[in-house]
Formats: sequence, structure tokens, C-alpha cells
Amino acid sequence: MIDLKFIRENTEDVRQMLAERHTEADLDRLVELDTRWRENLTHTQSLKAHQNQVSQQIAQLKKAKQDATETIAEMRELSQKIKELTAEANAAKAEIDAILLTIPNMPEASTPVGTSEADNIEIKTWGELPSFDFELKPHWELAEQLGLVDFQRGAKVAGSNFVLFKGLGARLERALIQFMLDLHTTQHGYTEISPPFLANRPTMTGTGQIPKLEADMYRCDRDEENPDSDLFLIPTAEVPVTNMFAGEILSGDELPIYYTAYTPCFRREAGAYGKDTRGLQRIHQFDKVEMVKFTTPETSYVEHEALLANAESVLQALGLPYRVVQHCTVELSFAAAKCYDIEVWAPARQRFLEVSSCSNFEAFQARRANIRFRRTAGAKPEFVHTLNASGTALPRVVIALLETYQNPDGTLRVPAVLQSYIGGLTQIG
RNA sequence: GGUGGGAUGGCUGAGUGGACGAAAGCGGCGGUCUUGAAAACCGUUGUGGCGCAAGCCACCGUGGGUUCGAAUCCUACUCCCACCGCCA
Repeated sequence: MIDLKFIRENTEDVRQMLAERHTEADLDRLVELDTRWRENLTHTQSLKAHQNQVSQQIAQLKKAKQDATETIAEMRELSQKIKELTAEANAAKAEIDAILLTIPNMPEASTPVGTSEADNIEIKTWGELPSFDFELKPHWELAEQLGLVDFQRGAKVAGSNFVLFKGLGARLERALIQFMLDLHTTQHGYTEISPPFLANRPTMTGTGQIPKLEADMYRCDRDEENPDSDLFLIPTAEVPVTNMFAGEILSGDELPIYYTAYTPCFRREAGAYGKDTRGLQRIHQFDKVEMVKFTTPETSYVEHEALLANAESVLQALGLPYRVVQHCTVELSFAAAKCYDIEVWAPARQRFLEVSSCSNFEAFQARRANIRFRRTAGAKPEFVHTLNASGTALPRVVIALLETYQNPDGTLRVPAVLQSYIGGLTQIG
């Protein structure tokens, strides 16, 4: 979330940001509540100061074996008044916090103001777009023919847009996971994490999935009496990994921290029906290797560029052409201040597919999850900056592999870096 | 799933209604001493909120409650530990 103080002092900037993101939040109500809450608080606190003083006097009277009945009777009234005012203040603060959770992050200065995907900026491209002298098969056709994916049975077991990998398809999936984890841990200095695949409500709130995107999450355990105990299937490893340090104060010399994690990711994709759902492009459960960084505020943008390079290196090693685009204001995700997308080239359909979102959240998630650090022993705690990037999402990489490395006879070449992970096979089919 | 025990500052740990934001020890930081270090000694050392400020307020796992006053009493919950049951 954004600092309440910042909103108080820069209300119009926040209003403009909401407009540029095409988002709504009850900013006026927030400002009004904030004023009322602070007035109440100041008043209540002075009453409490008085209460504390008199309470001590009562203690002294009692010690001196003197009668305090009259004073106690007076205090009873004050106590009641304080209780009422506190209840009002708490109600106001609860509403303030609820609104705060719905306000997205302030975009970083270089973010272009835009109204659609078309306003994203292409930052770079890598690799030659390949040309073919035969007609390419779309990935879903090839995957079925090679027996790598069983779309029918995936749907039978779980429903539409769930898939089942089979044989070398399953093995390819596993090979890609291994390859990516090995790359990040041995070449880029990341520590591997294998987190829970379920997360509770505070954890989901910490990274910003809740409350805004709750409808997109699978909730698999509901506890009416303790909503905090509700469990959700994670939509990305970002959620459990970033929240590892929720409520903690790290020491400055631990930073930066680099973590990488493989997890399946679960997304209801509510409202996305019929949109690019053919084959592996948009499925409810997919595998992903994620990278998460915790950094000091002053280094986060340098770290962001390095993170992008780490993610890119996956596609480079696989020999898959891609481009990098920077999100404009309406495309920027709720919690991000700056975001690059890496989009891999899918030659059969002649289009780029997003396989990684590389974001700097600055202190937005850290403030929600209360993740802080001390520069030196004894220094004041400050919020860390959090960043993450997919490194990368698998199904769309599989799409690109199928479409890029297919032969005219319907067989598939295996990129060199994957061969050792797949029993030395150079070709599938 | 059952029974029992627990949760206090960076850590260990005292505190069962009134000067307790909290003893003591360890650790950290600063200093004295020392050629330097160690030891010893002295000092210091939580977080957040409101306020222009002085300052005030809050926080002893979390939420409610009792009371003039709660770390302390009541209550619900969460997590941790141990044992039993079940189980890959």
C-alpha cells in the first residue's frame, strides 16, 4: 500500500494516478476519514493522559490508606467516554485501512501514460524471428500428435483449461523446471526455495492479490470464524516467497536477498473466458519458476535491470527469440511501480506471448507485509524494496519450443541446454 | 482428531491488579584501560502513532471483556512444543 501520510500530502497526485491507471478508489472518503480519525485520536489521547494521571493518584491514595471512592466514581464516567471515542476511532481506522488496500502503487516516473496494451513501449528485441519453408503446426496440434499433452483428459479430471502432460511432455516440463532452477542458482546467485503451495489471507494480502483480485484466486479452505485462516492456492510463488519475511526486520548486511522457487500456479482467470484459451496459452494451473529479490531502496532499480537480464537469459539459452516491453499505466499491475514483460515469439501464430513479468514494487508490498531492514545495528527500521520476475512461466515457453523447433515431419528438436535434462534426447517423435 | 504445556524486547528469562515499556543475564553500540586485542569497568541499547513543538498515546501472540487502573483476571482464537491416534 501507499503511505497514508503520502496520500494526505499528495492527494491530487494520487487522484491523477488513479485516473491514469483507470482505477477507482474512494479517495475523498479516505481523506475525510483520515481527518476525522486524527481529530478523534488527539482528543482521546489527551483524555487518556488525564486518566493515567488520576489512576496514579488513586494508587497513591490507596497506598496511604485514604479514601478514593469519589475520584473513582468520577473516573468511571471518563473511562466510559474514552471507550466510546476509541470505538469510533477504531471504526474509522478500519475503514481507512480497507480503502488503503484498494489503492494501487504509484507508477515510477518512466512509466508511459497509456490507455491500452498498444501504449506499452518496446524496449528491446532479441534473436532473429525464424522463417520456415513448410507450414507450421499450431502447438496444440503438435503436442497432441506427439502425445505430450492430453487436453481431453485434463478437462475430464478437473474441467476446461486444465491440461495433463504425459510421457515426454511431462518430462519436458520437469526438464525445464530443473534447467531454470539450476541456471538461477548456479549462474545468478539465487537460493532455491520450495514454499507451501497454499497461502492464508494475510499472506495473500501482503503481496496485493487480496482484496482486489480475490475473485481470481482459488480458495480451498474457508473458515467463517477466522477469515485469516482461509487458505488459497497460490497464483505465483511470489506470494509465499515474498511473505517469508512478513513482520520481520532484516539486517542491512543480509541485503540483497535473491530467492528462486518452482511452484505450480493456480488462477481462476475469472472473466477471461474465450480469450486466447486454445491449447496451453491460458490454463488454470501452470508451472513456473519465479525469482524474488529483497533490496535496499537505493539499489532496487539497478537490481530490477539485473533481474530482467536473469529472466532473459532463460530464453537466450533456449534460443527462443523474444522482446521486452515496458508496461504503460493501465497495464501495470496493482502493486507494481515499474514492470517489464518478456514476450516470447510463437512463430505458428505469428505473435508474442508473455512469459515473464519483471516488476519493482518498491516499498508497496513491504509496507503491506511489514518487511523492514536496518542499515546498521541500532538504525531505524526502513521498508525494503521487493522485486520479482518469472524465470519463466512454462506453458508458453513450451508453446514457443513446439512451434520453433518443429520439423516438417512433425518431430521436434530438443534445444542443446535441455538435452542433458531429458536423458540425452536430441529429438522427440 | 485427542490430551497437556507454552507464547514477554535481537536472544535467554523474571514478573499473578497500582511508579512495569517492563528485572537480570547474553548480544549490539559508544567509551575507559591497552602497542593492539581479550578481559575488566562505565555508559547506552525496542517499535509504532498523533502533534509545528513541548510532549502525549499505544504495544508483553491476536481479538473481545472485567476494572478508576491489566503483561498480570475472564473469554475466544492463532501459532509453537510434547505425548496419543491416524497417515505418505
